[in-house]
Amino acid sequence: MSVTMKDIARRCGISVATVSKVLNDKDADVSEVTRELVKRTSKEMGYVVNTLARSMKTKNTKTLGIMMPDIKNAFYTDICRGAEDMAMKNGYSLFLCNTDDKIEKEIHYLEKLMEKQVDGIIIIASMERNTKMEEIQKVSVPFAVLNNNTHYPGCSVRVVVDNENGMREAVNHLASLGHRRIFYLTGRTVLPFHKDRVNGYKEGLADWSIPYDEHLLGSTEFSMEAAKCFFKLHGLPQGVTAICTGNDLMAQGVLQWAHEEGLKVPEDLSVVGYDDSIFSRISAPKLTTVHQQSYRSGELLVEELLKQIEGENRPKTVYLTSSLMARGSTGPAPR
Amino acid sequence: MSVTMKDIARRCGISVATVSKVLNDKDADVSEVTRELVKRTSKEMGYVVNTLARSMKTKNTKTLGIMMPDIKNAFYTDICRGAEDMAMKNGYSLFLCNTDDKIEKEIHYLEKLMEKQVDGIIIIASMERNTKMEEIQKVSVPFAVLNNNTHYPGCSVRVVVDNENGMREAVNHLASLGHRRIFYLTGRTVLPFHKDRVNGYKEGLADWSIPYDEHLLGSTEFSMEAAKCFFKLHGLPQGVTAICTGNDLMAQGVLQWAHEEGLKVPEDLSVVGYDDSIFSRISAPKLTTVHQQSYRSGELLVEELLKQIEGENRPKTVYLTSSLMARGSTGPAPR
DNA sequence: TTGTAGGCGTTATCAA
DNA sequence: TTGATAACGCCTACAA
Repeated sequence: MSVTMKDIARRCGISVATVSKVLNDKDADVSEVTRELVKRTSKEMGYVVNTLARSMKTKNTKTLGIMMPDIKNAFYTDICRGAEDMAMKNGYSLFLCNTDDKIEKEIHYLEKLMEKQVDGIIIIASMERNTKMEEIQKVSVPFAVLNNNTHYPGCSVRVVVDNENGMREAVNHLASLGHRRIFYLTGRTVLPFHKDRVNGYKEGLADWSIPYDEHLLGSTEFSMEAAKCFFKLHGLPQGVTAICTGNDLMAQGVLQWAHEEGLKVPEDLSVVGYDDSIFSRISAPKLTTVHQQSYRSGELLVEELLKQIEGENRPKTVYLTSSLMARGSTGPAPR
Repeated sequence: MSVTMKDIARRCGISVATVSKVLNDKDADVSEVTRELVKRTSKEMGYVVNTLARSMKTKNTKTLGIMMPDIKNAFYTDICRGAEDMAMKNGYSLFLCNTDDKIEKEIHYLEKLMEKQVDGIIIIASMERNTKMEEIQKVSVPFAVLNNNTHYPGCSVRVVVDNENGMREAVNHLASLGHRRIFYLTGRTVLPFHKDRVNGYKEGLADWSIPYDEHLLGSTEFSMEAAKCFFKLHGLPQGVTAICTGNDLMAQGVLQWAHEEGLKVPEDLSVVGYDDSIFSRISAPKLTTVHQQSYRSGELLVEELLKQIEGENRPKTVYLTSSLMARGSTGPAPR
């Protein structure tokens, strides 16, 4: 089997205690010669620490869990990468969990993570928690949540992306280009951030004294096909010169629809995406979109969670601004 | 602190051994009443097993590590999702590691994973291992490798994607449409699969008795901008009517370049991507591309790795076919 | 049917 | 400067 401290101790003719001290750099009181002996021997024998045993004593595992609906969604991929980088930078490892937006999977993973004695958990749930989520009570370690301010009682870190202002900026950008009839096609309206965005939309209009018209609001799925289909079915209301969408993929769908309709972007129609994901840089023209700092929010979730783990105990909420990335898909309103 | 078996035992007035038996369903010899008592009490007290302690005894952790260059690359994202699903289905958890193609990070994670006592490791390295990778010797658990048949001595599972045939099919498809001058723009040529694809390219040509012309081979980075830039700089060799690319992103770049040049796809130029990633479905027209079963390879890596962990000990290589997905970006050669 | 006891590999306290 | 020893929480012969 593998080499243990006991093996090293035996080989060196000393005690395990001393070996442990040296190998953990708590060797202030160990003589120079034993220290070197131990170090050399452990290297020779190919010693690898068994963190399970260590964790039994120290009560921490240097391990976090991250739960999200689906790593394949570019938005979550970014977050995940940010989280992993920050975790790794601090000597932590990450368990990856895809919940597919299913409450049962979420609960299952929560249990697994607790059993594995993770030091903390990052929860990214997109769907609105209508279930009371009592299971969260069982979570006895700090956990951080992105963008969800209703459910998850007891959470110690919230990272909140400013959806309201992001959307507002998008509308302001369009209005400043002369657009007055701005359509907003969103994805599922049950998502927690939906009302924030609608509020932002309204505020943006108000900033330019444009009256709000509920007929310029639409909703469908968060996909390219769905967005394309939406306008194929419903057409574009009279006078609309710009469309805001729920994410970049939907915007791509709108671009395709416009193309098929013979509408030129941005000359005839301006289109705005959301997320500033890689999908916004793939079309010609590239998408004007709202940057959400997804990578940064992953970093931040871990950063703040680690603070909690390492002693801080007042729950904390951190806000992240969104900002408009103006690119080729928006231009002056046609007259 | 948290509830342990000892707590349950004390509360029930019985021994830990009995509690353990019940909680692990090895309760053939436990009386009905104690069994129920234990189950009820453990539920009441909110008992959660401590897998660290369990693993100390059982010598397994039901945990795997997965290492890849970058989860943000859509190809790896798919693999990762496949791996996670299969792991979860079998009761295993997954540590996620992004190596950024850096040998130092790869080694670092390898060490970390060993310290965490994972039961197995999945290694997805895109870069050619020129370093001898001696550290792999230290890995004392089974590990599975994707698409790398030179380095990594001692690996117990290889999943090999048939790059040669994938590329061959792409060329055959184009040739059958009448194309005779087919350009192949690849990404970094140091990657292990590069020569397979070039071979496939040549075979495809040979299938149609088209002479091989080395001037129709080009290479740049695996990105959209790079591909676009390549043709901007070098133009298209005389008579070329079709372009194969190293991945879908590059194909998107070619599409954009063609658009700027006023070339219509597929009327004037046919374009083929690689990977069948989401990027192939985002443009109009959608990309003809080579499907690589990335999700499936993730599943397979885990599936086979688990077999090794659970006893099988003959190293194994599994092959995965690639197949052409004909979509809108290819059409009859212009005359 | 139930319980005792030893051990998994570390860490940490305290005595030598 | 070093070491003996007792945990940590669980599993499992084997004994009662």
